[in-house]
Amino acid sequence: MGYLKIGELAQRTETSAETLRYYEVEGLLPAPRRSASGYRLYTEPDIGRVHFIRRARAMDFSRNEIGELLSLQVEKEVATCGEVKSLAEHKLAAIDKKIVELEKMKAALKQITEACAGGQESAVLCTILNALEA
Amino acid sequence: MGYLKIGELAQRTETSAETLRYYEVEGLLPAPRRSASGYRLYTEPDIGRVHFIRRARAMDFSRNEIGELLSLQVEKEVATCGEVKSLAEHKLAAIDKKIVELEKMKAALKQITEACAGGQESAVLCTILNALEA
DNA sequence: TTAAACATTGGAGTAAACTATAGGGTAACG
DNA sequence: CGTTACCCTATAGTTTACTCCAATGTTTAA
Repeated sequence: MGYLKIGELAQRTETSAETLRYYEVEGLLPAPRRSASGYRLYTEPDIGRVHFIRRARAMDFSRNEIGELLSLQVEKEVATCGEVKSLAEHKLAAIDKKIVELEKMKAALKQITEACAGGQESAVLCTILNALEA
Repeated sequence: MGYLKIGELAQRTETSAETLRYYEVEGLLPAPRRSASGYRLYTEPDIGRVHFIRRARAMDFSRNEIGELLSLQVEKEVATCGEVKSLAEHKLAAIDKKIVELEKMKAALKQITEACAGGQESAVLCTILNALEA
């Protein structure tokens, strides 16, 4: 009871079985216990972990960054609360930096987009194209 | 006079000759005329075009999107301003979505980090851990 | 003239993050 | 029991955006 086979976990996390096996090889997912016949048996917390990986990936975190974030969980027994907190704060700063970068990109694109009339007229004088070219 | 060899164009656009040849293969740069000995001979407009590609890439446009933008640029006479603008707005929305996701993750991480005592005690009960799973 | 700097092609390598395929064993349903 | 859906491993291919290399030809400056 309570165990999930790889296909079930894939469905619950909207990934594929291949991707989950890939995460295991890459060290993002811990190797789960196996059934007598060798099937992977996942538990509830694995669902959260996969969701976390997917969310972090969707946000452009690198594999290494995700690994670091996940290690907060894994090293529970060894790490002190302070260590964990400092790592989390470091990550927080990284996220902030990423947001700032994206905001910059957004501002630039927004500016040239808003300057564009966007009508049916020919794009000869389109400000977007000019901005990209200049 | 007025022709640029690949190394000169690379310098003027802060890329490498390899990258320029790569752009040509990928269809982002049109094949330039050649000298008698086969050297690529670029013209002034090519500088603008390469800048265009670099800037679009810096803004996270994919190769296909850049190709689309470039073809609109080339077909300026035919394309409408609206077509260009819609492409840019689509990209703007994607960036926005990314920012929102990051803000969400930031808020979550911040919350659990602030709730964490951060002392010398073992992290077994650290609030950060459980939150990462949920 | 000859060496340095630059150019050519073709092809391989890199990194991330999958995705697919081959060739098997296993589980569930009727 | 049989068939279908699912699981296993291992390996190979895909995509993006370069980057590097080898072997060879060309320009240019001392």
